[in-house]
Amino acid sequence: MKIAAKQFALYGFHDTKISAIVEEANVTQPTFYLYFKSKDAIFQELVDLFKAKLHERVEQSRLASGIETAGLLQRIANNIALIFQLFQENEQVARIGFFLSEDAVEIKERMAKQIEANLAAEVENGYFHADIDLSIVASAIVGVIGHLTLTKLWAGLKTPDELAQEVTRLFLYGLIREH
Amino acid sequence: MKIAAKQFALYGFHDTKISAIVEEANVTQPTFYLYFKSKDAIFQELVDLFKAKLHERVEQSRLASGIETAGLLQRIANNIALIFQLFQENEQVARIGFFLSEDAVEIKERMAKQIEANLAAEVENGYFHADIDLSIVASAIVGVIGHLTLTKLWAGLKTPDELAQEVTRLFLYGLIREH
Amino acid sequence: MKIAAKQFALYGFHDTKISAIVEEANVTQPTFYLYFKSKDAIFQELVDLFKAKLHERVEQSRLASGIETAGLLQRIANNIALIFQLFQENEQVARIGFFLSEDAVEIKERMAKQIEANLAAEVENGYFHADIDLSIVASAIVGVIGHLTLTKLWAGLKTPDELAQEVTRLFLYGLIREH
Amino acid sequence: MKIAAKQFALYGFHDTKISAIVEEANVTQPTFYLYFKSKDAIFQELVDLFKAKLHERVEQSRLASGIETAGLLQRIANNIALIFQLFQENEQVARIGFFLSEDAVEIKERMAKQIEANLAAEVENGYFHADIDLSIVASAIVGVIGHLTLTKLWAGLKTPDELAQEVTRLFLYGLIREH
DNA sequence: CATGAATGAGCATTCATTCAT
DNA sequence: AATGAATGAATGCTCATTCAT
Repeated sequence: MKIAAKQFALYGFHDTKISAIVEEANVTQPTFYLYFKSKDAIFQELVDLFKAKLHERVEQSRLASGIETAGLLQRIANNIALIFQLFQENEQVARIGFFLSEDAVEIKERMAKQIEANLAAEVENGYFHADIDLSIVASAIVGVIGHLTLTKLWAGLKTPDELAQEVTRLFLYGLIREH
Repeated sequence: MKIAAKQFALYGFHDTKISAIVEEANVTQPTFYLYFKSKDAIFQELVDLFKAKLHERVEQSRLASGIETAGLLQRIANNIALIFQLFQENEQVARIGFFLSEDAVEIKERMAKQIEANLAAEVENGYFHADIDLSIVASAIVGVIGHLTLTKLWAGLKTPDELAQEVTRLFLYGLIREH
Repeated sequence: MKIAAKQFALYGFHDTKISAIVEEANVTQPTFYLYFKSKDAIFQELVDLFKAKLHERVEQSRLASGIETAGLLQRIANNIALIFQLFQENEQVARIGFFLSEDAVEIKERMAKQIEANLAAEVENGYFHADIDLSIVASAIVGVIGHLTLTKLWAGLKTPDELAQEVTRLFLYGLIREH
Repeated sequence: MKIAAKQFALYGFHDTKISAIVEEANVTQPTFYLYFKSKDAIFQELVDLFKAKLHERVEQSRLASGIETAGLLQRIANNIALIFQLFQENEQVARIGFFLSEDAVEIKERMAKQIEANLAAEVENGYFHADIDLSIVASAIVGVIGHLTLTKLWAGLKTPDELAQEVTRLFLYGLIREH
């Protein structure tokens, strides 16, 4: 699965060949089919693996919100950092689940829903504006995390913490100078 | 090309067959090769088409910034709306260029660069914080536009103007209540 | 036809494309079919052209034998030179008829027959051995002329006269030193 | 490979179809590609096979010259017979390598070179004329062997020994009656 | 548990040739 | 006399998948 993940992440689904996977794994093609029902099946298995990891991680970050460990910004930044860390530690499988797979949309939607619930809690707490469409905000956050992962995190330009800090500041206070 | 765009957008590159394109176009396969060098070539042609349209549109929205037509928010929102409109009017080709193609990363990077230049101008004008990483903000905006296009615009849940309004508000003022 | 001959000689039958011929001729494909029934037809026309030229030339050289212009060797050498000259002056069409076409075998056989008749006359005259298989000698001469044309004449290494001289000497007197 | 050789020899490269080869071999097309990289590859393999066989055989006949087993004519005739035998025993592959392939010219040139070396030895020994262009003689011999193979040997009109005998006599003593 | 050997099904591409104008 | 536009008919090749061992 590690080898398959690597190849899928590198070449995409169609351009990854079973023959190449088994070659790198030093087994034969029938052996592959001993462990996986089909090419689609192993791909799906990788997608599900990431899906589960992501869900758990986002949930974990969601719950952490309750605990008032630090200031609002730091608290949220910590939660977002957790997510960037997941992407960093699972680059290949994340690429597959979050960008390559056909389930990506659904996975992102689920992630958005979790984030939206979190935002709702903050609104409840009175920290956030009440007149903002949280569904859009959540979707925006997902989009931002995804794209920054691709362009900054995996490019080695930023660390998860840096990204989390910047994103949080941006989403909390916006670009406008205090006036 | 319209038919090809439709099929590529619907099924992706590999699962789009020349035979299906020509069938829908009511011509034979050799006729296809009369007008396009290869399957890759027509795909690339579509990608380049979108790439050009996007570049022009973002440039256009960038230059519009100079003219002080309305308040800051409205001015920026108008510019962003232009981009969402492009995505709405060219859904198929946008899907190909922005999400399916291998050039997508590069296309997004170029878009980010244009946006970053715009942001830099606002910083210059004194409207925006000076201590923020504009490269990250630009990348974030690209990510947000892309993902909202996918989940809200193309899903028919929001109009370009609504999305532009919300995104602009979010990026300018953030989530935090006035404090 | 000149252009076609050039291309056939250069690339062979299959690798010569009608599209390439008409392109070089600055006409369109239908125009080609206005003058030639098919690809095979124009090829055959070229083959027949060479076939006729060759037959006439060999015949001419055959008849020249009767006239006692010079010594035996010189007389024969002159005749053979005539043939090499034909090959030199009609390289492309010769390549097609003598080496590329499916009629080549037949063309060579006819040439051999003509030569054999000539040899028979010399035997009659008492110049040549009577106990030699003329059919083999004739076939050998055809083989030699063909191969020397390819390797020496068309390579620019020898002139028709030089080749004719050498071939004649070889066939008349052989390799053995006078003893 | 035997089946492929047969078909290539019969129909030529272009008119031989992989589908026909595999059909006669009672396997499917993918099976073909299990053993051969491409149509070109198997053809080249056959060419190389013949090339090697021919080179070895001619070399063998070349070295046999050293041993003074019989009279000059018989010795040389034996060597040439070896070559005709090779052509007889490997008709298909010989047709491919010696007449059909694009390497044919090169193969014949190499053969000529070997023969030329042999002739040079005979000149050294004082058996042959010293004032003859051996390169032309060698090329002539190659041409003769090739063409007689085609017209007499493969036509079933002559045996290798007969051909060798006649060719040798012709090349050694020529056509002229003792004078 | 593993594999050598094979295949079904498909797909992009090419090229000689023709029809309507 | 000429052509723009098209096509029928192939053909080489690939790849996920399986059977017998």
